[in-house]
Amino acid sequence: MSDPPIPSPPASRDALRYNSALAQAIERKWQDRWEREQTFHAPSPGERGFDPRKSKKVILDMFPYPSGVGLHVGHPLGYIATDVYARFLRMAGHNVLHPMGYDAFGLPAEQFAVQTGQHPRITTERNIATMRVQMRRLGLGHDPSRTLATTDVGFYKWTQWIFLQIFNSWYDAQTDRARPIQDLIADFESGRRAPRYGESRAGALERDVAGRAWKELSALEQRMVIDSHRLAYLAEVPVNWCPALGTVLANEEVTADGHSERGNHPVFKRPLKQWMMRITAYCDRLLRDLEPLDWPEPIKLLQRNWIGRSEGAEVDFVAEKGALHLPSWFEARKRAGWQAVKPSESHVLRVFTTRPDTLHGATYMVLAPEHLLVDALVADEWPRGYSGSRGMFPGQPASSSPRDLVSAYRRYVGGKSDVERQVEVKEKTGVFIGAFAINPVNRERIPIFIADYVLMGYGTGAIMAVPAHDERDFAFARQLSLPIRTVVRPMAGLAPASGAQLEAAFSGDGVAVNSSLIDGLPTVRAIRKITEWLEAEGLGRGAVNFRLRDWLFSRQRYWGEPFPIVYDETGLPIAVDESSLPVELPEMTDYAPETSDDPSTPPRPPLARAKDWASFTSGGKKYTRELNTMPNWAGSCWYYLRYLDPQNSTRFVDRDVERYWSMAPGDDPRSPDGANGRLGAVDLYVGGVEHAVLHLLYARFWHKVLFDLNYVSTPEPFQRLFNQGYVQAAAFKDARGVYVEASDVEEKDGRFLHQGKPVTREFGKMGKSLKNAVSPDEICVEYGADTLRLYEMYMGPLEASKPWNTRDIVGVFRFLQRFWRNLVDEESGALRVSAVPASDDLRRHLHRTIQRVRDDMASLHFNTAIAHLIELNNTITGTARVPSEVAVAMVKMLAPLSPHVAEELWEKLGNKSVITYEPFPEADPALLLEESVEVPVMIQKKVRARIDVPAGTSAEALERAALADPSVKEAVVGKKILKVITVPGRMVNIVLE
RNA sequence: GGCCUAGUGGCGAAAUGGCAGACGCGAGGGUUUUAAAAACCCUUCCGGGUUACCGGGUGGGGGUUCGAAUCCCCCCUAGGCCA
Repeated sequence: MSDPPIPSPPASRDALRYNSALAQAIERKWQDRWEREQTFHAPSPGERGFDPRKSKKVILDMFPYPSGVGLHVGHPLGYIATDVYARFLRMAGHNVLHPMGYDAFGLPAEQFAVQTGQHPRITTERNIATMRVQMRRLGLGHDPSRTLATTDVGFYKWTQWIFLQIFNSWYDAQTDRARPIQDLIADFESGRRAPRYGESRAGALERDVAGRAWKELSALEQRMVIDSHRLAYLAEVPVNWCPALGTVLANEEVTADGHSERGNHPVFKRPLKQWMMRITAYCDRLLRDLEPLDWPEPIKLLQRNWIGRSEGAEVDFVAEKGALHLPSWFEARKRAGWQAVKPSESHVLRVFTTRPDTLHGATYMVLAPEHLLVDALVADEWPRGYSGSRGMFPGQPASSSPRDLVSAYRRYVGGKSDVERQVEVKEKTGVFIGAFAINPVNRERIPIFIADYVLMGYGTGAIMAVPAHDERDFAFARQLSLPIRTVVRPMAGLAPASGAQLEAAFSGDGVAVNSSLIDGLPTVRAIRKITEWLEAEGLGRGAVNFRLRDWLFSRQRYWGEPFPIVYDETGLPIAVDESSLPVELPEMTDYAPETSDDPSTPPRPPLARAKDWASFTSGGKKYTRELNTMPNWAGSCWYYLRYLDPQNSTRFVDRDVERYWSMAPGDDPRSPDGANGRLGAVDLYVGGVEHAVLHLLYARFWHKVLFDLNYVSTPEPFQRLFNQGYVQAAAFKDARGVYVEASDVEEKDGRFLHQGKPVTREFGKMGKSLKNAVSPDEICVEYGADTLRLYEMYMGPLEASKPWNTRDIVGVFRFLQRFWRNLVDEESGALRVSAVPASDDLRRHLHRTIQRVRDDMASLHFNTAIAHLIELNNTITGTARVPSEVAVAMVKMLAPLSPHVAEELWEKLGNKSVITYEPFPEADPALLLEESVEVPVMIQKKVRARIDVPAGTSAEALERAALADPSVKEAVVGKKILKVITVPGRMVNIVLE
């Protein structure tokens, strides 16, 4: 590659002026040289150039999805910030890993392929190439040998390999970690562990395995027991099924009114057999390990809320059914004790409650309409003697049997999404199913309802309703005139109102009343006592519930990682042998999933049509492949590990290489005190707050599994997380309320005009939808990449969202011009730097600046670092000759921010090697101390004088000096001084009467 | 409805318990030039005053403190997350 020609000098005296053309020429020159010399390659241990004395830093961005429309100036904000920081750390002597990759599987590429008939791999690769060019143009110092895309076969081979490790693991609650499934099988075989099903099993079984020895189980039963313990498992779960798109959708892809975000098609809740990841096994550890991480507190809070730990109790309610003899049932329970596994009895309803102390106030029960036991419990006819409400919902049939009413209600609810069901509506709906349950604490007979305000996805899908102490239960009870019984009196309150007079539910803590054995106890103690009682009776136990559900891990799409799973004639999953990885996506010409208007159509993923691929024969047996693909979170769960060792064809990452880049020397997270408080491998991870929950939770989960299985050294992936703000921009709407192209809007006398017509202005996130995107390429053409980088860092604090204002860019451009002009003669190109020493004042200013810039860079405060550089640059402006000690330090300080122009000036200063690895300037502490300081003297909150005192003046001396000042004397004359507060070096405050 | 984050000149912002507005944009004035551009210099929170200086001022109200943009409580507004 050859250097681009520098434009021939115009016949003006500004021949070598730092203008757009010169900036671009300089930028091309250095980008080529960095590429040629592999300047940013960070060597791993064992590689040539590896220096064991340097400490490692891993500085990453959340990798982008390579979209077809290219970048706008909002995208690179975080990339520039990590690049500046990485460059600073290199100069500060660290071995810095700073790569970039592409999260390239996903729906947009697939839909584009469906529309154009072009293979998604082609468009994906084209988009990646475009983004690479854009990023190179910004001077981002990524290590090109460490790039990757999740769609690379050499990458997704290892995504599949990790899936197999998860599939071949189970969670051992005793040791609180994942272990190889072989260990569990060995335990079963040796009899150390009695065989039982895990909490998830795919289908209904004829016989339970409880009480039978491992050897007595059929081979099929053994496989099903094992499968039910795996961390990746198949389960029949209610999912968002969109027949028109032919795929299931994640909750966040469904709108509030139950339609698909894409295309606005109806979405139905439907049980389907899907791959699940047992992330819930890690709830406690995901919570605990969050604490020591260096993450923004609001993000930690979001994750905590998402995991949603709550303490309370699980309680079993028994339903009246047929000839069941209740006293014997309670008797049997008391003997047998609590059954940890969900009871298989179809007349036992398990609920979770955070307030077991209110059990005596439970006057009815509510099940989710889709609760599995509803069909078994619903009565054939209305019970005699029941005069209460049968329910209420729009379109309710006038008279019908309980069974008909239940189906009518289910039809009514079926069209609503979860979000809709929980939105506060005035009218609650639900129906009585004609059956009763027994309240275990007082043996009272209470009616069972189904209602849409109870969701299957939370807790057990059934609740005990305590209308006096829960707002939603209260609203429902009022609606249907159900009994309300107060069982908690507010601590400070009067006697509780009786049911009918109660105006609102009281959900706070208080003192138990009307509750026999816990009467008079404050809430916390009441909960403890009733829980002990439940345990003694075998009816309940203290329990922890999490809001987090297991992770739905399959999608009916083409453009994703195929599962390394096949099925034999039993229909049970079998792992593909590791030696047969990768399982490659078959070539197809039609990528669209089969769609339909009928919600009962079974999902048929596109891979089903790749007939030659989907089934095969091996060893005389027929096998079929898993036809679903992984969701696009899969690759992003571990890509940061692949950067460490991207070419490795025998392991997902080499053990020693992983250890070097993950841990500071001396760390050992596996020993209790060896981690130095550090749990995470990546030193800085920068990305948008929109990934605060899902991506970061899923990646933490995978990393912990890999840690448990001893494949990685740290229990957490990301030690420090930083969320950059959004770049906003003005957007304009015309009279119809339609957005118009922001670049075509003119401002005139404070009004905004588009093609002569007035438009209204608003501010929003930059992007295509608001028609306010600005391309980085435009800015590079007009000012150069160094100016763009500087502007983006100068706009404001990195974490803040701030409006883009093209007009302001000229400010930092002028700074670079002045910087250049201070060092280079614009007519001759000769240096204006001389060997003369700097004046004392200038030298002090320089060292003060060095100190501030260093501190600001280390804390990611690039905006103020730039301000300090501008200030210093302004003070040397106009000097005939710049002392070289100042010039050299300034160029080095500029290098992380505007690296091309810094490299060029560095070369002009006579250096042959790049500035990239030059040591960052260090301030001389002796020069940071001022000889004298000006201290304000405040009297009655007003600054009345300023006194000059030597640096380091003591509090006493400062007070004497202040009181001796003429204007202070004048101000205090005739008044009594109550108090004098002195802060040495900062201020004096005199308080008068 | 709950939680989180923010609110400072005409604009982007600085100051995170100690002199409010560093630095940049914009605006006004000047030097230079035949002229323009560019460059350089000065002014620029608001009100009063020629200056010195005086008074007010960080969304609103209250509080803690010798001292609050900064910490606490209530309210308003905007954005985000969850319901």
